[in-house]
Amino acid sequence: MPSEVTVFLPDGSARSVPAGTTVADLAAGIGRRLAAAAVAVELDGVLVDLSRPLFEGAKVRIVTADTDEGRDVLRHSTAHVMAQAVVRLWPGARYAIGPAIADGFYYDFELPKGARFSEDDLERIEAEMKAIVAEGQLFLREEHTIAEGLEIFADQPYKREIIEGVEAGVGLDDEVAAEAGGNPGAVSTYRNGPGFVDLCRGPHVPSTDRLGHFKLTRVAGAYWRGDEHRPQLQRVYGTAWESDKAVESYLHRLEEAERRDHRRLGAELDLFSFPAELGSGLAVFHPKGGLIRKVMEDYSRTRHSDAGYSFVNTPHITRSDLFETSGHLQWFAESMFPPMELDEGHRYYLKPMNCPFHILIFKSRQRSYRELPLRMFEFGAVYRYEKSGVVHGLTRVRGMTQDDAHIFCTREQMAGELRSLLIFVLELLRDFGLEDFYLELSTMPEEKAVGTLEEWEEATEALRQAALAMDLELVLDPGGGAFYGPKISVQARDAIGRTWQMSTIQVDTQLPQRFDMDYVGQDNTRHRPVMIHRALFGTVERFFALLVEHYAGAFPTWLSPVQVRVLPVRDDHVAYAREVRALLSAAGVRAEADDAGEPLGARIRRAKLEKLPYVLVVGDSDVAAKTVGVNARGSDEPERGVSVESFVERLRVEAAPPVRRVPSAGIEGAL
RNA sequence: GCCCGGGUAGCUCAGUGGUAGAGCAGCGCACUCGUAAUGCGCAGGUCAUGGGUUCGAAUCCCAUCUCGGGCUCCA
Repeated sequence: MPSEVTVFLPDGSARSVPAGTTVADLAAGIGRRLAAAAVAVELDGVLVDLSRPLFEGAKVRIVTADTDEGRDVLRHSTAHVMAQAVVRLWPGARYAIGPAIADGFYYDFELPKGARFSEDDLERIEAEMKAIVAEGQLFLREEHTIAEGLEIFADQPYKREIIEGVEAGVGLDDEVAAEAGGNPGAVSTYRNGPGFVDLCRGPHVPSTDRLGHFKLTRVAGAYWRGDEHRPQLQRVYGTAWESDKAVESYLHRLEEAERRDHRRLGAELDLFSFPAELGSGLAVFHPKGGLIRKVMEDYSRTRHSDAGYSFVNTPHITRSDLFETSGHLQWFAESMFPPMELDEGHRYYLKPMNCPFHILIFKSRQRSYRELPLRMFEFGAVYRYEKSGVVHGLTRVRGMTQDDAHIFCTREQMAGELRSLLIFVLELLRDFGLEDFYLELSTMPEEKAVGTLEEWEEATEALRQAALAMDLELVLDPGGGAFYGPKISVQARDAIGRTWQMSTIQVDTQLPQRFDMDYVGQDNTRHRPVMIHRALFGTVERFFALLVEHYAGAFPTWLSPVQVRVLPVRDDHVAYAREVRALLSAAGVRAEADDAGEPLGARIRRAKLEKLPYVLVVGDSDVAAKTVGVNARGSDEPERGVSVESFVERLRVEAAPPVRRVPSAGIEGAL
């Protein structure tokens, strides 16, 4: 054995150290601060503990606590500490899995005698965790055979199940695999102090005293392995960071998200509400929310019109026959409201989707290839019986409006339609101020699917090709498609980085078959059309919620329900204020003038709280010079003495919806 | 649907067994003001709903509805 080994640092430099030197020793040799910040190390591309000895030729990259990888290690280690605290406080508790997640960690438990955590227990657990941190327990890694592992965890059935999974070599998802660790046929464990051992791949921080900047955030139920047919465990969520300052900053981010919450802003800005009388998941839009919807819908209609869509309308209920033909009653029934019995035993259903109705329009007469692609658009109100626990503000409701369209085209037209559709979607979303997207491709569901494998393959491939052409990140969602076909969804990131599933585009060869659709081709024989389902907002309600949160209620001028409010300084300026308002209205601007019933400061404040884009103040000098004082949202310094004409002109432009040229319109240059 | 926690005035909340309170919002009067809260007064609640325990329930128990955080599901 050589007495020295040479290792390489990320900057390419080499260091020779005595054989047996650990990474921790190396870090200490490089610098005190690095040693203090180090939590793990990547040796030849594998993330491991700092206690690992260095070997000849190793490429060493020390991972510090203030990086994403480092925080994962901190969080995973903190999860172990939490499990140990829970086992101390509830002897006999069983622990299942406890991974690091975005911004934190969780651990799932089964408490003795079916006990449940309550919110109050979080403080007790936290206190015990602090004690464990203060004890400075080492994280000791051990490797065991499967038989040894099963013995160590004799009283831990969830751990045993994971180990048995390793033994059987069954596919483990990432979270579970992170628990098992080790090489094939072996498992690794980490031991803390005398009383706690956990199955784990690691790596972990060297000692619990490296932790401490954490906070437990909530308790929840969670099914073992995410399967609702298996036992429900008690999950505790927490967050952990490299410093208290980072914890503070995270909590601040949560507050920011709460401040933007569309449910809160919806009430504050008087946009919509959920009257209890209507039942769960059923919203009413108030005048201001209704106006925003109208602007959104009007703009969408304009764009669809430009893009060659025709407009259709269909009823909200139908006899069961339609959904029997479509397959909805076979595959989608549990998401549908129960039927109404009418007219001598006929069953009527509220529609959960618009597609079968549009098919009937297609089938209302013989179609020719000359008519294709036929694009039918509708703001279709649909109703879905969502399970009681899933309704959530406007993002998950039981009555919703889809900006739904179905494109009927030939097989040959499909690729081109998909490509222009993706361009259309992204342009529309950009018009609403979203810039950051990625695409998700959802493939055939394992259980609920109609059609042959070949048909699914073809449709999926068409979607994949269209997606790849978009130069956007594409992620796979295996098994996530609808029962009749695969889909692409456009995921949008909002102003604070959260992702929202918006638009969906689905290729469907099944419903055309089920409804025996055909068109007459150039060859004078009948052909089956392909059907593309697509919704760009997704639903008006969800898109509305996204906009509220994206803009934190401060809508861009073109979407603001009130764009300008004119405030007279005194009673004797009211007439002038109304005159200014009338000029703005005539220019298509949504403007109001108030009377001088309250002090000016109070009226300014009110307008600011309503997040109006512009507040105009008019007083003596303005009446005399035909000017206004402009107080723009987001600005601290009002602009005095702006001429009325120039302001009206400015708003005439700014208050109008965005305009973009539509590549798929086919009428470019017509003017 | 499942687990945990809530539901008191339009909103935010206080009130844990002795017949309900504040701030803001609303209404009235006065104030007429140059860029984020003028003053005074008034009105407003069968304490989510229905049962139960109790001499007495916002408060304790049960059920239902509904909301929030999660799980599962999803536009």
